[in-house]
Amino acid sequence: MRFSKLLIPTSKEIPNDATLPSHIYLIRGGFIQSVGGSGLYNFLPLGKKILDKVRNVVKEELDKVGCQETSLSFVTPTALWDESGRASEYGKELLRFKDRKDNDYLLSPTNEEAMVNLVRQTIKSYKQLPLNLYQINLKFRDEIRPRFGLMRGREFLMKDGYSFHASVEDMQREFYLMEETYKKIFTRLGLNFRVVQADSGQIGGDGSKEFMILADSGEDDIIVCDACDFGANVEVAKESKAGDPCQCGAPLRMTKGIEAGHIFQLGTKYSEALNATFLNEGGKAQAFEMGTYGIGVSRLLAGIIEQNHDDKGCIWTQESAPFALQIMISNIKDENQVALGEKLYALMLEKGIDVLLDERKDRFGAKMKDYELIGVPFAVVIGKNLTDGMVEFVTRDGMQKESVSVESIVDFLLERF
RNA sequence: CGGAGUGUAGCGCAGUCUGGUAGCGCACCUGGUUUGGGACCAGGGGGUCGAAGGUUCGAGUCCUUUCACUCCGACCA
Repeated sequence: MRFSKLLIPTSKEIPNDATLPSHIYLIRGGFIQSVGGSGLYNFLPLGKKILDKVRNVVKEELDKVGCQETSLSFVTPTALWDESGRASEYGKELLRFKDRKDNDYLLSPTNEEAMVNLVRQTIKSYKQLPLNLYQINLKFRDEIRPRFGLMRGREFLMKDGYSFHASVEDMQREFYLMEETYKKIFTRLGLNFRVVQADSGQIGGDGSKEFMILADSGEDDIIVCDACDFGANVEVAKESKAGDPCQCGAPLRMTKGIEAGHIFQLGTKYSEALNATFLNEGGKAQAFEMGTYGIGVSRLLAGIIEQNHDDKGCIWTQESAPFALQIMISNIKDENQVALGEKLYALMLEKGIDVLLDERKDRFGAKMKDYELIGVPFAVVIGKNLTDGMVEFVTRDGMQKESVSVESIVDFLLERF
């Protein structure tokens, strides 16, 4: 992609309502844009691209372990929620409206009812179980107080998954499989996170674990061990405090976490309420044992930046980066710089590397500031030193600069990408 | 929903107290110069001052009503 053709409105101005780095940099970097309504954002091309990359990581790992992607209707008949009783329980967070025939609908904030409805219409026998269905699409929650940009919007991209089983044991097996799968997803995205025991909240059910991205700006207090992967929600681990020894012996530490994933052992709460049954081996109707598993995909973007930024801008992790490499031509009036930049750009494209070529008319400083703000992991800077036969290879994390000769730059890049 | 604020150009803000031709910075357009850390000069475009009503010769400014948004608290991926 050529920078000059890309819609990426970067800005020096800090939005007046932004306090978190992720909020500031996602807007300043032209990834997202405020709609004007509270907690509503447009995704511009670069933001959408990152969203899709993160989405794909989630999808790939889920599909690997047998989950199947679906897409339930965003608009849900309120009648389904009357069956579960949540239409009256859920409160004002639930956005309700009527169609032209005066029927009641809602914008789904989560889809237990809708998915149970799908399964009860489809699954009749224990032979068709287990089944794990998910979707990655928009959710709407009319939050009391939206804030922090993508961290707590009203409209957001969420992966919600639901599994159906003939026995509690099988549901628990799936629950642990999902825990392991979520760990792989968070690890691939380059996140420092902890899995903590949690309350089950509105959804209900017994066992429940939260995936917390460690960041000072998090809204949840958690207690963690830096020596092992222990972590617990403070509300749950009331007896523990900072300095206490962990089960591994190292001292515990208090910190903040961003909840980006949550998995539940649901049991039969929804299947019973919606009368969703299958015939078991004995030929008797039995309610599905269920698990439910969520990941805040758009919140992950914010979480990645909360954990990976400096005072200049974003530092995207490898799997989340909008481009693998950026090539910068410092001065487009220098024919040699342009020639080398175009050559490297064409070569990288040919190799299938997702590369951004900054060939704008601007001066070096402006382009560098934009590079730092946008946060592509690596850059090749073609500039003044080209007269000495040298270019620079920049690593965004730490802004280390390495001089590389023009003769060896191609091999240097091919080795790395 | 309680408490505190803010609505003026795409963004960030001044002007409101004390009524008198709507301003600044960034961004944008034209021309020229410039090109290693967000350039400079000259010219230019862009506003029913959140909305409605009122007071007044005259309202961004005063009064009334209303809407939206932000921040602090209780909820959540």
